[in-house]
Amino acid sequence: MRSIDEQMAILMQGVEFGDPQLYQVMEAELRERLSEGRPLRVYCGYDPTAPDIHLGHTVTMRKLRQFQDLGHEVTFLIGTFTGLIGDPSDKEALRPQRTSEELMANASTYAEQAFKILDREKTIIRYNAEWLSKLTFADAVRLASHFTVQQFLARDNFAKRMVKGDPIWLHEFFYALMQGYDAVMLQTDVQIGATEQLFNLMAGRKLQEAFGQRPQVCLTLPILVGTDGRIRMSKSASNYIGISEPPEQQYGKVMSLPDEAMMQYFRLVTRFTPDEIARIEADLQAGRLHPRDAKMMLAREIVSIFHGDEAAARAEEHFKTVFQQRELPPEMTEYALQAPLPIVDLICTAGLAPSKREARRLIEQGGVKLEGHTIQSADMIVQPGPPRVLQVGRRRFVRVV
RNA sequence: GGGCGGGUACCCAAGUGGACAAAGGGGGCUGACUGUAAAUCAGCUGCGUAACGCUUCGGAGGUUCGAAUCCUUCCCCGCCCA
Repeated sequence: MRSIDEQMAILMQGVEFGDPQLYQVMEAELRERLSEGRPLRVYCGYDPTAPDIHLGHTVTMRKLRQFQDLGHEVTFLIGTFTGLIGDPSDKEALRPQRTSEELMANASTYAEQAFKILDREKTIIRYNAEWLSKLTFADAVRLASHFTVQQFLARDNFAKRMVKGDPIWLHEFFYALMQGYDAVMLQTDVQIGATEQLFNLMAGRKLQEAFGQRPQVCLTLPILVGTDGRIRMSKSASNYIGISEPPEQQYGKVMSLPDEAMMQYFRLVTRFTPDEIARIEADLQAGRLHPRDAKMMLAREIVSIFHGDEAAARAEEHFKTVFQQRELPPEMTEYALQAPLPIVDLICTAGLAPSKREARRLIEQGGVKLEGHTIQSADMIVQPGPPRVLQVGRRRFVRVV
């Protein structure tokens, strides 16, 4: 095992608390536990509210991986029960509740995806329905008695809703209790979470104390912004990059990040060392490194994490030909044209636009090309014939055969 | 339980009998430009024929030549009171 100083340097990298005092407390507590020379029990929970894991989830997973690599015991907790309620932490509005069936279906793919980051051999997978579903109402009441309503109302997201007059549902309060109870059941030393999770992580400390356990160390990491560069990455905001998405798509999405968001991505989702990242940032500022080239490095690294170096190289080639040189991609899907068909119908049935109306609009805006020639009239009829390339917008292609 | 306010398109939000497929913003899309699917600028953004029509403003009924707008009823949310 590495020295405690070395471990601390790695483990505290990227950790962020709003309050410097809290940072010092947690740092000291972590050091203390590490000095006990035993593998620490570390966990992070993930609610399977969507079937796919995206880059935002990987921020904490990477931290878990670092613990693993240092010989600690990592539990990947899947929130099959907490997901039923929906975590209000990241929301200023109510989350939709999922059914057990949805959650189980999502959960089955979660762990598999997580192993693109985590070490499969060293990861313990647990589901919190295992213990949360067994609690009685009396148990729930007992858990609730450790918290005051004011403590909950002081949370920023609840406070905002109060001010706006938006509803805050009673069941949303239970989320923190449940997550806190997870920590009790897992008897954790350390819990990882996003910064917005702090309240929930602290609830774990509180409940652990109430159950006679030593309160866990909490480590929070910044929230990754989505591809719009403004709000947090999430499925519902459709600004996410899924870790199972095809290489070309991942690469393209990274390239569409606003320049300002680049450095955050370097810091939170890549395998670059802090030194390397500092150098990139300095080069960018000095003008020695072109922002586009930096972003291409980022895109390549991210694709490489999930699909390997070879796929990353291919994705980069694809991007260069299609977007930088405006040439056709090497591969595209084919559409068999049997009989003459109006161009708008062709666009729709080939899946290049959701409706004929939309197809018509695209043509009017000069966004449709057949064999490189912009289509002028929406009334055009396409005849069967030799293979031709139909292009809609910048990035949708079909070979008509 | 009572009083008041509210439910509008993917989201936020204007609209209080015809000029409403419904302002504005966000998001999305297209084009120009570029350093790129960044930034910036412009346009488009319910559906189908292209004359017009159809579906849409919490649900269901109704009044009217005509309803997002008026009436009845039901469902849901907020605030205040209990």
